Amino acid sequence: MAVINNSTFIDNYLSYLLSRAGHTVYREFHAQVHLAGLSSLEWRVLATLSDGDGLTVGELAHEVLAEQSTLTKLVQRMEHAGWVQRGADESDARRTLVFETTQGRAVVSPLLKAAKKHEAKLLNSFSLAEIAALKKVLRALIAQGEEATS
Amino acid sequence: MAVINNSTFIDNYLSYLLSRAGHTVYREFHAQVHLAGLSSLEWRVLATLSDGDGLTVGELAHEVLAEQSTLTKLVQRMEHAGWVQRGADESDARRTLVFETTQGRAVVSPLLKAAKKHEAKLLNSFSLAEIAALKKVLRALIAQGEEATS
DNA sequence: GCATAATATATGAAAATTCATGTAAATTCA
DNA sequence: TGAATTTACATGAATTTTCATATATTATGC
Repeated sequence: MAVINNSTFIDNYLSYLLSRAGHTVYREFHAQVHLAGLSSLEWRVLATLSDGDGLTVGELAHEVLAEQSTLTKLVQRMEHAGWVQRGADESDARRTLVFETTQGRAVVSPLLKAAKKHEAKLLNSFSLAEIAALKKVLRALIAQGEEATS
Repeated sequence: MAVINNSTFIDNYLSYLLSRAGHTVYREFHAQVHLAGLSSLEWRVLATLSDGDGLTVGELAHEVLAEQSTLTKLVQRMEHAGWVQRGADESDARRTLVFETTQGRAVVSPLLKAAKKHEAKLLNSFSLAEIAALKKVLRALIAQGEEATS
């Protein structure tokens, strides 16, 4: 079984460590997402919209770390499934706004609860200070990266 | 422009923060990978093999955070491209071992240097202690997750 | 106000990924 | 040992994603 080995490049490379940590942590939760009938990206979309919908397709793509054309098509499929609804933006006819339907909320709601539970379990071997420090650094890295790419 | 907003669920959810940080950090580097003619997954494969090759398809899939069948096909394409070579495992005929070719090393070598440089730049606003603490927590999360999934 | 540029999404074709399953080899254990 | 199980990889069909580009709308500069 190949495991983390910090004497080598890749396992010490921040970009990889972050992705791997995200992936590993998510993998434990994925089974629940899958059981709910959602793909990983669909889960992210619905979780994001639960925090406030009416995002444009482009904003949503950015939030869920996907390409615009991927989202255009995913949103269309999700609209057929009844989880989201698309609407026009009165002030800019180029935009398509995405809203979560009642049905979408119903699907994602138990997952949001489960996600909170999963995170709590995951972090219970860390101190509050460690968790706060971790999240702070992650946010700083994200902010720095967003700035660099804009 | 939608930005991190820590009053909501998703932007405070560790799994998402990790993935987003990984994604954001990588995005800055992606242009260089693309210029070298590699996809993101190909870059990960070659970077991983540079740290020691002769991994099985399954081990490699695990290391690069991809599915086995994705790797089977990717390795075949990369073999055609001349970047890797597949070989048999004498002690277990089910396995396919993957090796990096000289050509593969030549392609990835400048990227490895660039990645180190990118990481240094990325981290230069953080203290050594912060960086060490971050990597330590990431490794702990990964180890914990690997254990849970095994 | 009009031409030009920029922005936002959609779309078609090509490529990559996934899912389910097939095949073959190794392991288990009765 | 040998039947049953598990493991490792490969494969075909279906799905999803990506790339390049089209279309429509808005913003900008003259």
